[in-house]
Amino acid sequence: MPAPKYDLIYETLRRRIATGAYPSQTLLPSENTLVQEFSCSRNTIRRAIAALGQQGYVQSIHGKGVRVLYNPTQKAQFSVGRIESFEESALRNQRVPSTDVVHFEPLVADEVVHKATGFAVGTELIYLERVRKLDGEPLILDLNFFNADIVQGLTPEIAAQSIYQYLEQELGVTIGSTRRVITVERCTPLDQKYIHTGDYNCMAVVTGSTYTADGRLLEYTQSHHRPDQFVFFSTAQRSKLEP
Amino acid sequence: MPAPKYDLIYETLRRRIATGAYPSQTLLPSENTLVQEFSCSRNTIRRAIAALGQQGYVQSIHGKGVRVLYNPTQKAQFSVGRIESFEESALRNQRVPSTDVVHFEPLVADEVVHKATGFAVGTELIYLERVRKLDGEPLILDLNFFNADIVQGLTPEIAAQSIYQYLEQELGVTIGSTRRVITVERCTPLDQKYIHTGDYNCMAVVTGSTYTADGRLLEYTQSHHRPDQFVFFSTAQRSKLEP
DNA sequence: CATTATATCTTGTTTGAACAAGTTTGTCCA
DNA sequence: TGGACAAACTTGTTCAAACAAGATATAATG
Repeated sequence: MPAPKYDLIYETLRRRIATGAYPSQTLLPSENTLVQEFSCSRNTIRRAIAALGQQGYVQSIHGKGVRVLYNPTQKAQFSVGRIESFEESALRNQRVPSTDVVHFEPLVADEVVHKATGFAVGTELIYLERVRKLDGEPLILDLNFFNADIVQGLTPEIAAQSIYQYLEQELGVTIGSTRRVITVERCTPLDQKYIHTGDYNCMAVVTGSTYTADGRLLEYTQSHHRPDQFVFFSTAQRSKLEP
Repeated sequence: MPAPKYDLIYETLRRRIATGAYPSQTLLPSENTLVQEFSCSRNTIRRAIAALGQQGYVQSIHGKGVRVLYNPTQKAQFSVGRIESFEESALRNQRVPSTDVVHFEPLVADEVVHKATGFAVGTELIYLERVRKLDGEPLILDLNFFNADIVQGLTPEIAAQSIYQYLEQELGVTIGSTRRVITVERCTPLDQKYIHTGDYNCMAVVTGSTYTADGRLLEYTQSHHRPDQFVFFSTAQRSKLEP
């Protein structure tokens, strides 16, 4: 199962932008030029460029060209529109990640859990509380509800490592999409117990539902981030129609 | 300039999902079925479905179908991956918006402004401070830097209405993409002066750079949201490649 | 010289086709 | 009955082509 051609082209162009080979504010080579370089159809090039646009790297200008918008100085901590595990983003920022599993409990979804998480009543779940640390400093408190049918054989030891890696490499589960909601909420006693909140009295809360590639609800998670370490990136395109 | 066909199909399908005609967790009609209904090519259908996927409405499952993920109960306040003005989102939530312009000042970008906003040194700007209210209650403090070359004839009166409407309908400027960064920051004296922060000591800050469709930097904005009223939605797809 | 037309770039939309690959279903055989 | 296999679905990828529409440089025209 080789990677699709448009993904390779996307990566190649992205790297050229990130390294400055295509400087900011300049125009990319025209689509037809890229068609010749990569020996592919124009559709494939356009798909790669569209992906770059969604990540905020470029912006297409009708009749003119594709302008590079990326500014190499601003390095992302949590990247846009892409699902990235705590470990992956930590490594990308060259910091040492570690995780403490402070709670591990199998439970069955009742009506209350159903309303909060979306899991059907009766679904077997594993409830986790994990403290995420960078360079030994506790920054994130994760409250996870995992679908026990999918995450079989999960132990506290695995939860202290990367559950995503366990899912993808050991169980062969492929992850599809995540819907995330970002809010700011008052510190809970649990936050104060595990995170050094300092003089902040609130936390950045990312609530997410993750689905497998075959469309089953895999995970419902609340991530409580210490405010001074939280950054979230997003790009958007203007559409003409009203929603 | 009629709307593209894929946009119409997107809107039609989106409405069916939002109204429950296509219930959550069910599968959409197959692509070939939709091709017949809308009398178009499969590529056009796929483009509409891809857009629905990016907005979190559906998820495609290889070999099986396209599953509806949307849950009508959770009504979005700030929608995903789409640029929406304060007025637009207020109307969508059936609340009465108003704006106080508390500061209006032309200035020229110096080195400090350049580093903060990305505007080239020497660019003529208009700096605004605006308090956004819903039903009379101040919720958001906006700090705007507008490119004066593009936003010509801007007055405090227009700034109290919708600047985007003025741009698009009066000046004929089309808006392209926005890059947003979400952080949580301590309340500033300005926040406390204009927003009733209550017992929160921080604000949700959305920092954004907006570009015109022809690629010029139009606006740099910091929006300070009162935490209890702030919600941000985002969807993401998992990719196999490392960034 | 200035202005207008024209040709030629660019990206945007849409079509049709072919093949790959995952899922389900039914059929046939042991 | 059970399992293997094949057929008939589904979505995923890629190609080639044509035309629309915005931007720009060139040539023709006043």
